[in-house]
Amino acid sequence: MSASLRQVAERAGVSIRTVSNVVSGFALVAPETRARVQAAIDELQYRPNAAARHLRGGRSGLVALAIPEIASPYFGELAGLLVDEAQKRSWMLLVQQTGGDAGHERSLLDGVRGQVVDGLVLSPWALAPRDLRRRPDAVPLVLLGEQDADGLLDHVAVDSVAAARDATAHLLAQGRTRIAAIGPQPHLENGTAARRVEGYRKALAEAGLPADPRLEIPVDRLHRADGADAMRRLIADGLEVDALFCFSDQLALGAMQTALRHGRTIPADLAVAGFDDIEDGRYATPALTTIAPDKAAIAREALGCLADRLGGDPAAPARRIVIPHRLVVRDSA
Amino acid sequence: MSASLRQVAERAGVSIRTVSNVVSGFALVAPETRARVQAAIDELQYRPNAAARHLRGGRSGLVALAIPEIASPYFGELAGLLVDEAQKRSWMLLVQQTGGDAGHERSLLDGVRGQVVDGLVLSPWALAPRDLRRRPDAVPLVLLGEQDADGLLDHVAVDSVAAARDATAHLLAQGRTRIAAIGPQPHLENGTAARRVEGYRKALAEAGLPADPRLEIPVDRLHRADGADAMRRLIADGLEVDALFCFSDQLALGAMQTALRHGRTIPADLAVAGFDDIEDGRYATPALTTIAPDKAAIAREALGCLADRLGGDPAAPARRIVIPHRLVVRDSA
DNA sequence: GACCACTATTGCAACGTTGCATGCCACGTT
DNA sequence: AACGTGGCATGCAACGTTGCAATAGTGGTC
Repeated sequence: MSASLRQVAERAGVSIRTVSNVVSGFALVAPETRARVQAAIDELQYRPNAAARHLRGGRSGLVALAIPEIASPYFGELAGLLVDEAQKRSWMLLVQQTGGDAGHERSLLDGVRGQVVDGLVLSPWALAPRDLRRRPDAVPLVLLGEQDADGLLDHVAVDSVAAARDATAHLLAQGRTRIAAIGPQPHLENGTAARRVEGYRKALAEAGLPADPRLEIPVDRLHRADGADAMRRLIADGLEVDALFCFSDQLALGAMQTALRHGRTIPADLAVAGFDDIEDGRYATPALTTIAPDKAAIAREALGCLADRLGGDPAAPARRIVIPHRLVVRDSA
Repeated sequence: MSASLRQVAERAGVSIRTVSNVVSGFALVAPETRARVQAAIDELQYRPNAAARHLRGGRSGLVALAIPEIASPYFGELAGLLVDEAQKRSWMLLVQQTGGDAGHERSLLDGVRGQVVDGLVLSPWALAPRDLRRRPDAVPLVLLGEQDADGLLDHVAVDSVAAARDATAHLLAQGRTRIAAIGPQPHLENGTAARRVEGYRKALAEAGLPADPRLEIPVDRLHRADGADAMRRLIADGLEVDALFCFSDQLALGAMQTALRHGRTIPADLAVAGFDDIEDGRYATPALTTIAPDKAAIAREALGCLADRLGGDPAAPARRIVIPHRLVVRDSA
């Protein structure tokens, strides 16, 4: 095992407490003593024991990130930014996958928290805000994505209504009139998809176009396969559309593949806009027009929230942080 | 804070030790006592304190994964599998990003290890095996990717020579003769790229074709942008090729986009094969032919290695685990 | 009735750290 | 010479857990 304060102290001929003072940096230590202790530390390659510090101080320096799926590009990119941001704050990031399962999400709330990590960043999928509420004396929690929990829990998200409206308005501005929305998720409590539907309809209404419910194609998840599937249904149903607004880039990429295979030309026959601005979209053919949330800001703000709770008043009123987004126009629309 | 053993003990009217026995599951505890203690545990919502257990037992239940970049699809998919596999073993996964920086990789070896995690899974990028060797009494380490460290460190990887040979042979079998290899990295010590070059040349030699050094296009990293860049250079240099073997799917996707933009048809004009079998490749247009490493096996074996070290002899001879791969033929070649 | 075997429960100590309070010393002041 | 002051250094205790060894209680056997 690694050397402990005691061994360093013996070697340097001082007390444990003095070594601790040297390690901590401050406190009054005579320069000569400090040098001697430092020498012992170097020789023994002393490293503070994280477990002891955690036990003593109640802080582990760990933060958990719980997302449905790391392999999903959007969450992968976000996780990467969170890891970097955590490092800046001398935290380490523990990654958990919920698989979008409600039970799993709930058990994470009870389990991971309180005993290992100092805080939790959760991107809920299946859990409604009311399930998240009951947390007696647990560690700070920040939610990613819009939640109907204003005032109850900190959360960080783009304005999905506005973003969806922007994307749809862009398609309308290209002269498209039959715009399908791929991505509603009526089976989930999660409010994000509902908000994007709302923004989509809003843009149509503003353009004086009627909303055709048949053009709102629900999906099970937000993967490429779901997008491909939705596009197949659209084609099979004989619904003619000249544009797609997909609630995620992955859906868009899946839908594009199917459309291309069925002989559609993009964007001539079919304009496509996505949501998330994942890297794949930039290199797809054609390159995907999309809504780009400021992911770095999400990471920064989420950890900032945790830091504030940890450093300040844990019972301060919950914050709702809105992250900027922008429309990135590429080749697909 | 959460309840401790002491408080449960007081409530149940037994000693701390007895509560500990109940929590641990075994040891001799009278059914009646056990029930009483269990009731107290439930009432107080007792959760074992991870820090204390770690301090006492020396095991944190945490394993670190250090990879160049989570946002990269290959590593994202791998990380997801490792998280799941870790969960099966009741570990939690701490994710670190090295950014492919040697200093960062080195500091992870010294820092993360020994004090917080029980083991480390490292995918080295810039570090040569000799840098990894000096680790006095550190936690178990498993390397991902082939390393010239046989006998020194555990590592888990596909047989890159064979895999690259398979991919190239497939292109040859399609009648291609001018096959470029995109992905050599002469500036790195990392042996993976060198092995893939070796497999590529081997296949050419077996087909009786000469190796043209101008067709081996070096790249800085393995991103889409690097692939796109390599393809641009190939075109700018006026080198006519009828196939590409790219050392990663990302390189392949980047190269494909550039080729398509320059009017090439895939696979008619240009057959493309990648490496990694990331999901993007399956949904690219055309869908990407690639080498698919058994990523689940990588995750399983890597953690298995750690488990063996932790459970058995830490000084057992190092193992070299070869992961199966297969060629997945899709539309691009 | 003394001894043993066995079950059930307990006390002590230690893991490595840090907050708090105290001790010690030298120096300058009264 | 006695006293206060400030700079350094230290001892004790506690965070919550578990390994070890010991204790107390019960029933059976010779």
